[in-house]
Amino acid sequence: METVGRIAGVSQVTVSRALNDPKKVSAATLKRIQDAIELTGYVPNMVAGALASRRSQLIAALVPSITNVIYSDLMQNFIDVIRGSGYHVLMAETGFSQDEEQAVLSTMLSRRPDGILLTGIHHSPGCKRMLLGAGIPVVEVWDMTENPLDVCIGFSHIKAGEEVAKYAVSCGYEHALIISAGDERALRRKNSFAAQFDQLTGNAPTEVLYETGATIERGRNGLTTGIELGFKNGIVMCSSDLLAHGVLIEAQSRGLRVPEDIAAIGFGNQNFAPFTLPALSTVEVNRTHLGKQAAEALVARINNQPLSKNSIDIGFEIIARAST
Amino acid sequence: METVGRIAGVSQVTVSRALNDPKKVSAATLKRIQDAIELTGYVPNMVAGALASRRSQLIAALVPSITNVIYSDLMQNFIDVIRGSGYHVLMAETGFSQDEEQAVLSTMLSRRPDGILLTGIHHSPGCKRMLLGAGIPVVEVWDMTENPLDVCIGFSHIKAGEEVAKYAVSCGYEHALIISAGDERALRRKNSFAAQFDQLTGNAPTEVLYETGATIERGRNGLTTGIELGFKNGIVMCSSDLLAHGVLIEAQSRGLRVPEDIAAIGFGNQNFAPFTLPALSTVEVNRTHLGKQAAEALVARINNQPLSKNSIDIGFEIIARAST
DNA sequence: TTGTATGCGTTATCAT
DNA sequence: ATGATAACGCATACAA
Repeated sequence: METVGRIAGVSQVTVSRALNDPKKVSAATLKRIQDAIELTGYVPNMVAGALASRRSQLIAALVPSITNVIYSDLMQNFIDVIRGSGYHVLMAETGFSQDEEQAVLSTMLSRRPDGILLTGIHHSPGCKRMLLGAGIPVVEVWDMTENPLDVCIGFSHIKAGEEVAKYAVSCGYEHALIISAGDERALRRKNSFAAQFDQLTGNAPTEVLYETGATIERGRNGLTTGIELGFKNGIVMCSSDLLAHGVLIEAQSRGLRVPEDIAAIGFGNQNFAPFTLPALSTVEVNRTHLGKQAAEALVARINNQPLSKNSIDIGFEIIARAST
Repeated sequence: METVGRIAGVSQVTVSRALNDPKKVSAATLKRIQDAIELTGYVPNMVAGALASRRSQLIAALVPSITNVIYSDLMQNFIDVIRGSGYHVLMAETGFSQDEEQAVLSTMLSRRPDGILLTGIHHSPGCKRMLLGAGIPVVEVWDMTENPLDVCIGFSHIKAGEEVAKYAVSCGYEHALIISAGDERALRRKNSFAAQFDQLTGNAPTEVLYETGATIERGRNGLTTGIELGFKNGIVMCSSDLLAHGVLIEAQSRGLRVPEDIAAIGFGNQNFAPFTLPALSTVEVNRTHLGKQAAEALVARINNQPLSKNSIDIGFEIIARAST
């Protein structure tokens, strides 16, 4: 800035102004400064800027997995909006582990982010303490609580499980097989589905659980295991569309008719869901909307603008297609 | 640090040493400093550290799409290794556009990253100029050139297309349908496949192109369009496993036998490929290896360690499964 | 509209 | 082994 200023015949401060608040600089000097910037190839140093202004223009975003479309889709929309407000995103993976989340958060806070996006509402005590100490806005997404750390935007996994159970029963299914990934939120959906389905039909669902993530492979294996465990017909409730897709494939491989012999319902409404054979019934959560709204809420909080509510339930929708 | 030092009975400088180079501090004072840090809840400020040391411990990573598993998988492994070396990753999406890449790079350079990961080898002149000006290590991945900006790790898309064509012909297919996404690398594979297939069989492939990304939906529609264009039997060469999966589904929907009536081969060897019906033939690129190696190369370059070669071809492998 | 002085929280250099 | 001092490149308060 010093150099640019010298060439433009102004002080370093005026260059700073020209960059951050051009209205405060006369048109003539602004032009000279821009020419000087062009000439020198000056690149602003946000590190120094952040130190001086105490605003890093950085958002830390912690997601369980970046390869899972559910979350990367959410992040894509989040980043899109947040970039528009001049922020960069420091993204990290927590692998569904609170310890990992705490470890990652700890190093991220050294970057002095202006705001934080967390996935889920369950965090370690150490996490909460650090967040409190940092004193910056926090948005928790993809779950719902009345007592967020700061702001929460998402939906109730318990309700989702229940509604799927009610839907399944309304379709006339009297038996159910659950194939679920092992993360805490998937298990909460599973449990509320099982409880509700049992209550309505008197039949407790058969369960096949996988410790780690959902894949088509596990959907196929899950159906196989379920059948070995005695599941004959009814609905297969999957914690993810990928598992459900695997179920459809395995059913076809076994010559089972869908939905006559077995039905399947997934979760997530991934973009392939309408195009499987048969088309996959699922639960839709508007990830585009969620990502954008989370970004807007975070920016609002950073700017001390008031939010109407600290907990925003964006809900979900059961999409009935041919697989049920 | 000032506060921590006062409590520990040392100067601010000694606290800095205790954190960055503990060996230089006596065991006794180190202990007192650690206690003081614990007591105060001190969190280091990497913004200030970066300004003073001129090392941001930040890596900028530009990928075409974060929702595409091909790239997010690559990034996952990259980040994993790079984190182990004490770096944070600033990731951004470029959407397969050189203009977008330049715009993103321009704002990223303000963060003074210590290194940069780029996807692909084709960049705008402005991009190259900025990179040159920044004077930091650059690793280009997912493609191959003898003249990288700095370091290049990947494979040849032209070779990949050619090898797929040779493989297809070796299987006995005499006609081909190409379904491809519109990004530059996919088109390069498509073109070399088409040229090679034509040369070997005398039959130019039918082509269906989509401007944007690959989805199962487009795979289904692509086969439909291809059939309308006159494709009857032979092999369907897809620029992505997702497209190929869509082809399998559409074939099944039409009662076409795979691979007897039509065969299909994808690209990427995504984790579902072995579990489709029939299992999908595809081209595998070891993304885990690529991500890790890119991270290691970048760290080595940052530390001025020599690399044996500036262009590393990790190759690819045609995985023959039941769909061909 | 522009400039001067000061400080942001570290690391690096040099001295002790 | 430890400390004093000077950058690092910018933004802010205040003055002109």
